[in-house]
Amino acid sequence: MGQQNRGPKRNYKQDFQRVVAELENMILIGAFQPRKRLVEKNLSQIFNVSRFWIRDALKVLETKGLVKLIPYKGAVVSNVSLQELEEIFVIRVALEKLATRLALKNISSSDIKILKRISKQVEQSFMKKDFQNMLIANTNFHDYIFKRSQNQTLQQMINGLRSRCHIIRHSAWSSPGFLERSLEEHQLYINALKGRDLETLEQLAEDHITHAKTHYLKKLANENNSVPLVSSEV
Amino acid sequence: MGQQNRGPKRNYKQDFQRVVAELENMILIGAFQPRKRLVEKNLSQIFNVSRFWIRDALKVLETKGLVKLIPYKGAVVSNVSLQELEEIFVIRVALEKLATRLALKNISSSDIKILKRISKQVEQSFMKKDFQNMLIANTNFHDYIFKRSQNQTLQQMINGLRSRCHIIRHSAWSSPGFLERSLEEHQLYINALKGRDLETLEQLAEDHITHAKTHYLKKLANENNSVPLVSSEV
DNA sequence: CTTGTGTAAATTGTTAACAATGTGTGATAA
DNA sequence: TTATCACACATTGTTAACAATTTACACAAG
Repeated sequence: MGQQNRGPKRNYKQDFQRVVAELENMILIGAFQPRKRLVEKNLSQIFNVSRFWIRDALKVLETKGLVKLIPYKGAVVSNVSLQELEEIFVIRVALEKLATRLALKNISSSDIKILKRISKQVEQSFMKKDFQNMLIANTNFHDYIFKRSQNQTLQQMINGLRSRCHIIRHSAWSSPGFLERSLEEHQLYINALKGRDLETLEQLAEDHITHAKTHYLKKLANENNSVPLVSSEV
Repeated sequence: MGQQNRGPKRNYKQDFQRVVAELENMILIGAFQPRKRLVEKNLSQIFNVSRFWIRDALKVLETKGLVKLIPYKGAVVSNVSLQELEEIFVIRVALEKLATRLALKNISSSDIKILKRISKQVEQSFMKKDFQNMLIANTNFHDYIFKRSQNQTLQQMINGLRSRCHIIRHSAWSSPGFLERSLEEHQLYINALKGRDLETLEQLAEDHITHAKTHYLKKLANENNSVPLVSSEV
């Protein structure tokens, strides 16, 4: 149907999504501090695309809740309030429990093998002190379980909420004992999956999140003593 | 600080949000059929704003999952697939159960009075056959409970998922016996809240959604016999 | 030294023109 | 008649110029 390859037909959409993803990633890894202004001109130079695309990307990230757009002032990385953080954690517990429960129905012994392999990667990265890769592998571990829920919408929502808690990740991961605990957790997950022990799995999902929260709050309390941490007004 | 009222300072943001909300509402009430193209020029005339704003509004609705943007073809109202619908319903059950559970902690006797009043409005609208207002009042009833969860993020997510199921609402509401059942449901809710009966409340939340789903699927099956209902390709 | 004020620069918001692509229509030929 | 192709038109995507607003800074007054 006249749909033949008769031109370049640039893949705008794909390029654009790449920009959004990269920008999102930069925010997630903390390249931009919360409350720091994101100047469109700078971003367009960094990503080598027009301001037009940057503006659109920022709009997307705004509806995702990662940045806040203030008229004539620009975009700032959203500084999730304590209140909001608490709210998100409660929801994450519910959704990750759900995902785990659904996954349990679909998980096979070959899946468990894969999880063991990923878990081993986490361990090796830890021993090599390669924390960058450890974080990636750790994320993969949990993602793999959620993927087995066979509910793509659920996965996306979990990822969305996780993104919104970006400020936590660094705090938690730099907290003493946190990494060691992750390793243990994976073993418990694998054992519970083997034994098809739903109750333990749900408890693990809850503990996993609660633990991250606790570490973050502890960290925050410390910082709070030195820096007043102004709430994000305007 | 130099922030005094020294000019018109148009409220762009507010105007824009209004456009998004109105467009979203038009999709929700079914003014645009799924798979129908939304032509930017037409929309800009309808809303009396520039194409620029329409494009932005469509982008927002895309990330909300209400429309699908296809390069050089434009926006179409997203036709949620059966698969996606099932996925959303599973999540809604979990989230609405959670909201109900949280609400139970905060609900006072004065809240129950308000709920009774809303319930009466639903009943009166039903008797007057004013189904437009009945839908509004019914939505208010459930929203009021969710609001008492004191978790704004949760509320927003529930609303977002509800929006994505827009095609259901008409089906379910025009289904015979559905309205009557809603009335009974409200009484059961009120009684369970009074008695602080968590188990019943969670069951009600689950039934509420499952019931809507069942009605929709039945309706869909009927239509499916006459119209093939092409899955939304591209 | 501090404080306020006005102006210039920087930044964001909007528009209109233009480029790229999709869609439909009618002529032409088998 | 039907299929095919070229062409015009409709629609979407992008850009660059311009308008609105904020921010920075110099400068004067107290």
